[in-house]
Amino acid sequence: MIRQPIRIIRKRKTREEILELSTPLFARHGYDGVSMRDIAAAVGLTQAALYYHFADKNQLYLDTVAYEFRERVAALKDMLAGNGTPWKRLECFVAGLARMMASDKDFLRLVQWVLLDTNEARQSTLAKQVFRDMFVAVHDLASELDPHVDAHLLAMSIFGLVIFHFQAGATRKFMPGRRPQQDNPEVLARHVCDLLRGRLASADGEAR
Amino acid sequence: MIRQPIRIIRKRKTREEILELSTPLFARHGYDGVSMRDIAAAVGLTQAALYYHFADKNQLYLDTVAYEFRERVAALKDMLAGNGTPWKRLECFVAGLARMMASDKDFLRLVQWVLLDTNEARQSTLAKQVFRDMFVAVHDLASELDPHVDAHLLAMSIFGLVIFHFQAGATRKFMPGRRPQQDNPEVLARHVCDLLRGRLASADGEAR
DNA sequence: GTCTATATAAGGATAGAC
DNA sequence: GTCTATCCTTATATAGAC
Repeated sequence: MIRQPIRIIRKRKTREEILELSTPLFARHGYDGVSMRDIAAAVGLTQAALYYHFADKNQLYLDTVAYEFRERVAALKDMLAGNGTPWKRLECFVAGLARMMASDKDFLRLVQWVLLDTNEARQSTLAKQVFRDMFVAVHDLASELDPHVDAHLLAMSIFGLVIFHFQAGATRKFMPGRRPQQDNPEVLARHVCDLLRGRLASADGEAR
Repeated sequence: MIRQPIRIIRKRKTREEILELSTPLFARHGYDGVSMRDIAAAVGLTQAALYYHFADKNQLYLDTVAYEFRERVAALKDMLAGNGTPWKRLECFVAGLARMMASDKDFLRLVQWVLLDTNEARQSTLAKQVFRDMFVAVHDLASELDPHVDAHLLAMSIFGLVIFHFQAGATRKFMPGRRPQQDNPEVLARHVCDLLRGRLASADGEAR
């Protein structure tokens, strides 16, 4: 039991260090925008050493994304697990997702890279391995919220309302009506939940 | 008047042909994923010829995006211009945006590339030149729809509800509850408008 | 496990002929 | 306006020493 050789621990350590240090690079510049040299320099190794740990660049990228998603997806699923009313759980999830997207820019950007990826193998691998579980949970919540609405569309809308806001973060700077507090995830979460609960235009005279 | 030399017409033609043929390449693979050689091959020129028309790759990309956005943004602004009630104009815009995103994948993807771009010069240029006008129009509509809601957030939400749906198009294939008709822009537009008008969960017993 | 060295291809960009 | 030819840099990946 204590015989576990140190070598293996070391190996794991280097491997994970590579994954962690390549995350911000891939998040910022995408697959084509990052070279093995860039990663080697960030880790403090030579390029050749990377090939000891990963078969090729594609595998390194795939493992980086999966590694980065694993714990975050688990955290998001936890937020959905509670046993309050569906609306309470929705509020909890929306707030959590907003907090995560606000604080973890790398994760947000990796999500976007995955959505844009045209490499079918990479995309289907990541979609099934990383998005599916989370989507299922929100999908189920959506059908609890309103059994008469298309749960698939509603789940997508919930993600879209939160994620797109942060996706557009950099360009929002140039748009009118921008106020600093809109970057506060609590403010966005309240806006999204109000919108989903139909509080929009409730003071409005139009036929609804 | 007839003296306009043919040479100039030709020049414009080639230039625009380059822009049009590089659009699907940049849309699919992004700035770093496309080489000048790729573009030259698509147009049927040699690489060197491209440098007669554009100073460098960056300029070619910038011009491609601007060219591609110009007419589409104009079309979207037209959709907002009518003089019906705010809700009617919203419906018209949402349907139009959904149709455009469904039919013009290149445009959809270029939007995503611009949002992801970390080159500040490129991003601020495109944000101001291309997104701002359109956002202003939706922002104004949003404050008409509900003067009590943060119009900036609401405008962003309207874009997010439509755009994110199509952004996630490729990964949605692997998600539960997926039905072909969800790809129909009319179906999505109705879903989004219903959601914005607060028809969600109207049959629900929860406190609202 | 990591290094040096290198093979081999692909990238952006320019010079000068036509 | 477009070509050929070429320069120089950067890229992925491997071989073999340590």
